[in-house]
Amino acid sequence: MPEIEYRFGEIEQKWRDYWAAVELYKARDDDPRPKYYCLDMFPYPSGSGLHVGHWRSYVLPDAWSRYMLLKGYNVLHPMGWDAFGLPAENDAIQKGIHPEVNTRGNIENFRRQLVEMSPMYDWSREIDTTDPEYYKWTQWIFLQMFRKGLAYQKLMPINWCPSCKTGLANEEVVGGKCDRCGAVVGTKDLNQWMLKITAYAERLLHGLDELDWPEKVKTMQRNWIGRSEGARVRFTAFDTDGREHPLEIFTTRPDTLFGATYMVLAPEHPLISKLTTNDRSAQVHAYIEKARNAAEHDRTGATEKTGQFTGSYAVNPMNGEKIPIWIADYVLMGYGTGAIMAVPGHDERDYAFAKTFGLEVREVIASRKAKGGGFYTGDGEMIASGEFTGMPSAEGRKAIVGWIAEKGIGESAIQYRLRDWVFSRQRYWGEPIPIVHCGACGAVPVPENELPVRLPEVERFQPTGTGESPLAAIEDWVNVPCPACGAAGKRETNTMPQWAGSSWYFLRYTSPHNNEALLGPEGKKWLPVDMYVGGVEHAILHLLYARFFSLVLHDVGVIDFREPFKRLFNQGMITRKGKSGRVEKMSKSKGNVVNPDDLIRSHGCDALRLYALFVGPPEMDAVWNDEGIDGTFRFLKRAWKWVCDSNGQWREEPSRQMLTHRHLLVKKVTERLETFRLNTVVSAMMEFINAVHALDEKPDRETVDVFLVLLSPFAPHFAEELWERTGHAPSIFKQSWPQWDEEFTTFDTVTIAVQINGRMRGRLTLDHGAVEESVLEAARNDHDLRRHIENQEILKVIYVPDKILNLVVA
RNA sequence: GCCUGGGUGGCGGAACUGGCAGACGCACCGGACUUAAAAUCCGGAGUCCCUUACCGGACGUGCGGGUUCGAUUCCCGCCCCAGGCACCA
Repeated sequence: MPEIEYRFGEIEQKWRDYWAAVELYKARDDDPRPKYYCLDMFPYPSGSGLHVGHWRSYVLPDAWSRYMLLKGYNVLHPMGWDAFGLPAENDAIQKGIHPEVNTRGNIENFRRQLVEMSPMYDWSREIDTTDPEYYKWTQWIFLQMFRKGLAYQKLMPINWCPSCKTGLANEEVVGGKCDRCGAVVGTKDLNQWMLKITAYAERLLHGLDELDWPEKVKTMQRNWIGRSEGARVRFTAFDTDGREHPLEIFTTRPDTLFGATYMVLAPEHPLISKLTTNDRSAQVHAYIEKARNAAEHDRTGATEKTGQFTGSYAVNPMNGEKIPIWIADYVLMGYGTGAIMAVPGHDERDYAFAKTFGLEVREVIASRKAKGGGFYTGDGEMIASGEFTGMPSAEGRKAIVGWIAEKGIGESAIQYRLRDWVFSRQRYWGEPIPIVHCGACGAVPVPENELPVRLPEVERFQPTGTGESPLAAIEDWVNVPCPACGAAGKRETNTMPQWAGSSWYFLRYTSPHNNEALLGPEGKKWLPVDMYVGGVEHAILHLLYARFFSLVLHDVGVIDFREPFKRLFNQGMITRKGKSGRVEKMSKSKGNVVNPDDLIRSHGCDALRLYALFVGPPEMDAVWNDEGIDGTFRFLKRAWKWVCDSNGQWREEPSRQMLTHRHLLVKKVTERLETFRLNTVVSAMMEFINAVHALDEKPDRETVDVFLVLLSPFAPHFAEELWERTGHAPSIFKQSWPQWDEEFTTFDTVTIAVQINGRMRGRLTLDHGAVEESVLEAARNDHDLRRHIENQEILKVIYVPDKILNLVVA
């Protein structure tokens, strides 16, 4: 009597051990098959462990990797830990444990939970961004940037989170609040390390064109980079002593230069002190002080316009007119030149400002709207514009740029919204920046052969709150001789942001144990990444930073490609209906997490894997249903019984119907996999089992083999176990993905829908391939259809073979 | 305001290129098996109307139009929801 009960617990443990023992998932550098690199966004190992939302994120790329393996690729599917950074440190402080110890424990727990999912990770390539052997190379990359002038220091007001007690990148400030903790972000003047990502703006923008990424993500990156074409134009400002100063502005609308009726400087603009007249001085200084204290986000988004007149004037180079110079916080020092020409007739913000302060509004582009007030931002015929009057504005833009270039008062210019990247953090748990400050030599790089600069062992790692890193207090670590001159120097005590380690980790998986190079010759064959799977929350920051690092590493000769991720897939989040009925994200803080450990015990890993895919379209958010896993579990039990009941009693030749079901299954599963419709792949499997169950005949051996191979990427233990029980040697993952024959994908009979005047009136079951005449004949003879056709004149017949017959009658 | 997505039964969702709307699954209802329950198996089900019942009919993919023999799918005009950006000159 063969064992026919589906004992998922034993089976899953058995095969997990077996696969590990035979190193099934080891990606070998010398494997002759074509390579395929499928990458998961590696997790930050938090203390709360995995929930079923993580399962969805990792099962999808795992099923895809197994599919590529069966298609004959040499698959690299690695995993590691993004373990530096603020959350890890805050978590450790809260628990009163050293971040290193805490992080190690979290990683252990995460790895244990991930193994229960049975992903085909090659654990021999596991990496950890906090491992000195890893961050040695993060520091090395920083030194390359320093040498190229891409890493530089700047005293600047930075976004300062009073709760995390550190500076933040613009990207980490969301709606004026800290992306991590939600505290309102202020500003602080600190000497910061910056990365000159703006130097790569154009390449980061153009590189997007060739990528097989979701349009949404590409659009978000394009908007973030924010390229604007226009011109820089130098007006002449007169200071309080009557001296001339060039006052440069950037505009995207040089065609409206004749409409400039005043100018506005950002409150931080360096020329303000020279331009402010005595009688205006008190108001201007008060205004600057107010603007200083407000963080940039308070200034953006406000619609009410504020400002002050400096008392000085500038000359518009187009027409020689004298126009007043104002200061206002709606002009940002960080964009363009920090000064604008204001054209209230053709710009919404300038119009609002002009209305508030009673400044002149002048129309220089013809429009219906502007008559009697208002502004018009569209194109049109230029009016009151000197020699350019009568030109269409698009043409006028070019003509005026040509004219100012000839006169030497301006030129065409391209402006980006992207800012340089604030790269230092005043915290302990990050990569030390490998620089020594020397009184004589300045900032001196630590020699490469002295890397890594290790984090010192410390008792106190809490932030100081003074703007200084906790590392500054570790005297014997800080005080070192200058690598250049040998004089007394001090180490840089700021650390790198969490993004540093994650900006290049995908490279290190390909040569994780190479001590000589970041990327060894053995690793190059794997790159670039063929498929990158992760959440859309990384659409801008992580993906932009990783692309930037790749371009830099390309330029210093480490890699020979520019774009690291050829294809990107963003999977949706798992949500849950809350008590109020509202759908909310599944998270520890919301207290709505579903723990996979319980479900593995009650239904098994395979049933959970299947449900994680079946729950909804992969790219969309999906609502978790606690009972949903019962469906995929029942399916597995039915499939189990179908195979075990027939095991050893195979039918010699499959029936035509069985054959059709088999070929249709291969076709459906393959096509839906290729387009990432994983939820419908599972449906197809279920439909197949329902159909063969209804057939009531023993299957042939090949049909069962094909079914098991198709199922194996999704329910690997289940498929492997039945593969063995039906007399094959493991592993099923050494098999090839099955093919289908289009000829066998249609059944002998088809159901044809019949419409009369576009309304569904009945169905006919006929032989596949019936011609129009015989279908019409059958319709005339059909009991239910006859009465709709009798005594009617058939005006038109539309017949789509094997699908539909539509009769137009009168 | 701008840029993306999305809106289909009680619920999650399916529908290739304009061709039977609601596959598959959850929950639900009925039946079989059982002392009983669980498990399993068989069957039912968009809404409404007519009918004792059978048969039948109307409506139906956010709303309003249009194209077409035929529209969840294409076109025009709106509404709502989610995400991103937002004084960027």
